[in-house]
Amino acid sequence: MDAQNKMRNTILAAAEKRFRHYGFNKTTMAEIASDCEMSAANLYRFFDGKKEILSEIVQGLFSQREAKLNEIVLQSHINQTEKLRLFTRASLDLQYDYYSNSPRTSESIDFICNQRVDLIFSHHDKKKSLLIAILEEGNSNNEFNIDDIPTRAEAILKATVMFHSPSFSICIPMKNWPGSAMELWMPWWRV
Amino acid sequence: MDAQNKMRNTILAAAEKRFRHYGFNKTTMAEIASDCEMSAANLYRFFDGKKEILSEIVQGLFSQREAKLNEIVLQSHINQTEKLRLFTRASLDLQYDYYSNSPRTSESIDFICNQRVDLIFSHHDKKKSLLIAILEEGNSNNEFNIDDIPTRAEAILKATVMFHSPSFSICIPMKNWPGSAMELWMPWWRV
DNA sequence: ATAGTGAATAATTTCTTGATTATTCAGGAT
DNA sequence: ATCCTGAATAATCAAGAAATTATTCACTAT
Repeated sequence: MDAQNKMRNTILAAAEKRFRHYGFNKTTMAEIASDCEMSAANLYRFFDGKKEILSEIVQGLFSQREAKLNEIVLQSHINQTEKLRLFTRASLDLQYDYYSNSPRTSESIDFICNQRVDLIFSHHDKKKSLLIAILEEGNSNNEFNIDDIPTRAEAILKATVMFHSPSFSICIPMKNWPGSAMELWMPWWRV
Repeated sequence: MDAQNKMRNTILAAAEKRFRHYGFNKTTMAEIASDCEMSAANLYRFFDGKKEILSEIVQGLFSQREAKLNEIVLQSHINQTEKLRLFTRASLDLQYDYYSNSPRTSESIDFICNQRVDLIFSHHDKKKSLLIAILEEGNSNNEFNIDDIPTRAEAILKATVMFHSPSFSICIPMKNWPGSAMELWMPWWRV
């Protein structure tokens, strides 16, 4: 890893610590810089700004989670039904663990939900494609017999999201959903 | 119905119309009063205030919905599986119909979620007890074989809430949930 | 007494302005 | 060149003033 990337990771780690502990708004660029023993201006040589830093932290977090979920999908000694159970359970646990160790994380969530909802959607898409893999494997096993696999995967995601936590990562203002029409959100509506 | 109640209903109808069309915050007591051809001060002879008016509107709405869901539960010519399907579908439809005819209803939702979350919870409880009735009937039929009926009813509610709409009636800030600990929200967590 | 009102008061929201923080940039050190 | 900083500028936040709205109250009419 080159020096540039090493420094980026140092900054991301310092910022994440502060964001989790003191909140996104209460953390200043000067503080992050000081933790890394540099000037605030220098941070801009590595990142476009504070929002960018948070976005990268979240992306890193999401890809970590995706990697762990992917490990479950790759296991070969268990059947798909069990895989589905492990998958949804791990999904909940990962959220729970992070959240319970991050007392002031809700400001960060607000920001992401309002400004970078695309990150949530791509995480969602990634999870959906992992679910599709499980369902397809199950279909080819005759363990499942599912007609429309993508719709089913979507439904599993949505049916479990309320269990992730009452207001966590669900509070995405309507205006930020792609195509705010109900019909887009629920393509099967009124059919 | 006595004159007092008649007037209360007139006021509720006028307020609901404005809340749905212009939003809770943009609606003034003076406007509601003017719609009813009375002074703002006179409204206080019928209601404790603007928040009370909204709360009563919502309570009325919820009990209307509960009555319609109850009708489904009371039907005797269909089996419990079908009843469960009709119940969840009706629950979604009722929400959808109201929401799609109420362009500025989100302020009202905000208020209820933040200040009168108890109304949401009692609606939730009512729906839960209707679901319990279906499940118990199904158990005694041998149509179902469910161990812990209340938990199952709760799970059905939570698993369908995300389908109600992306951010609708889900956005209840964590602090307003009774017992904010995750463990209370998900009693089965980490067991 | 009961139904109602205008005017007074209290609460809330909006607007301004000063202070804080994010971001940019010109320039110094290596 | 590349790395870094202090100082300048821009954006955002916070506190207080002004304006709007909710609520109360003393009073009139019936």
